[in-house]
Amino acid sequence: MRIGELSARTGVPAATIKYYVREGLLPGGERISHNQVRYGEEHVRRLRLVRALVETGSLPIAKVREVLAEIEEPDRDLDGTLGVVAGALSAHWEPPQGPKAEDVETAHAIMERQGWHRVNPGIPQINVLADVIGRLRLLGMDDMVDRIDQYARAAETVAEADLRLLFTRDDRDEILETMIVGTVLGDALLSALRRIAQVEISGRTFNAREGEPDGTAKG
Amino acid sequence: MRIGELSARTGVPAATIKYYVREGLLPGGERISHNQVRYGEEHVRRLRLVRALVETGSLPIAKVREVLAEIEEPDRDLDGTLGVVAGALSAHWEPPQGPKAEDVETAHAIMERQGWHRVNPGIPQINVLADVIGRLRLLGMDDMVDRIDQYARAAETVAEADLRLLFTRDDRDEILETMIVGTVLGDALLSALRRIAQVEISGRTFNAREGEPDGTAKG
DNA sequence: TACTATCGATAGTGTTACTCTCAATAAGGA
DNA sequence: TCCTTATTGAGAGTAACACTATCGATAGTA
Repeated sequence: MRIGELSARTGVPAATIKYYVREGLLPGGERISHNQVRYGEEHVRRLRLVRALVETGSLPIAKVREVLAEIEEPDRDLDGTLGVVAGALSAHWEPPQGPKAEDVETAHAIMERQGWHRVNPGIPQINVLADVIGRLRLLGMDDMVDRIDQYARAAETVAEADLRLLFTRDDRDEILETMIVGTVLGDALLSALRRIAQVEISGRTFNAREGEPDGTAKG
Repeated sequence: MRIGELSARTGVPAATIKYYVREGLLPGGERISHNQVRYGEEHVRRLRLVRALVETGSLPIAKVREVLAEIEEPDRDLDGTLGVVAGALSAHWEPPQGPKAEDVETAHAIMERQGWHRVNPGIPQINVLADVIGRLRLLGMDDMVDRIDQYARAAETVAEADLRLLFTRDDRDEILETMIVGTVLGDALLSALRRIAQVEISGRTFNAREGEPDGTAKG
């Protein structure tokens, strides 16, 4: 198909498709002649993946490129790839200053209590964790810091589900795509579900009597 | 204190503080004379809150203003406020087109199976949920859609923890701040913890033998 | 032969979140 | 008192980002 059809099928403007090709998010099509290029189904699929990461996952273009590069990289094992993907996805913001040693220590203590002994204690996610801990403390919410273990347990059950899904795939590229999609769209999914569940539970608690549902948002 | 000290104590440049005041994220200080304004501890605290939302939560300035406006709004009950806060935080992204009816239906079915009967089925989070479902289907990952119930259960246990924390507060402003911080920083926390747990479990699974920990990210 | 579609490259646009500059004061030390 | 630094609000300027528009030269197609 030509660019017009690719655009029509994905809803992405042709100019944007050209931009993605230039930026290396989408492989160029097969060159037919001086000004003709042919695209295939794999371009449709890749384009949908890119749009999911950009629109729903809010990943900057540079991160998308970085993450997708892993798909083209054949000689890395899946465990290592998960590390790279997770790492790339953690820090779309650079910590202004590194977190305080005290907060990093708290983060390590949490991991210790969860029995998470296999992860390299230097991975960038630890800094995100320490950053959040530091900010909670600055805001005087030390009691929330004390409850992070509860969140960690929930995160572990989610991660187990993530990995189980991964094991249902056997093709390498499918595993990688599932990893990327599962991580990025999974975050969006979890935060939406958490907000809905908060409203539900809040409704149950504050309006404990029977009656029509509550939890009205914005009118 | 004057703006220089406020800047020094929070690490936020004075020009940025002025900008936040102009944008209504931070109340102006007490006017002392023509070109002197005095700030207090409440400004330090508010500034830290704003920075947590902007830097760690990646909220756009306009959303921060919207969410903070709820703190100044005295005549709304906590249940309603949670709805507003959750709603404001869901959609820092506008859906390009509305999600397909089929996907919204799937979202409702998930909520039905969770027993989430109290939430208004029209809240914006449903659209986020439906959007993710639609994209998963376009990517051929229907089996992931089938597993959303597992995520929903995890989200519910997290939301229960969120609400329990809220109940330890008695001052209204503290409750609201905890709600905002808990929701926004909680998202960052959960995604970091999920990534760490993924690496941990992946390490356990792929390198099942004993030895030094694995899950190296990027060297 | 018209007319539309396409090519890649480069320039331009709109948004966001700051950051700089200014002249008129005010504060604080020598 | 003098001198240096800090502060005020307002408006202009900036840097990054993600597109989007324009171009002349072709290619496909009624």
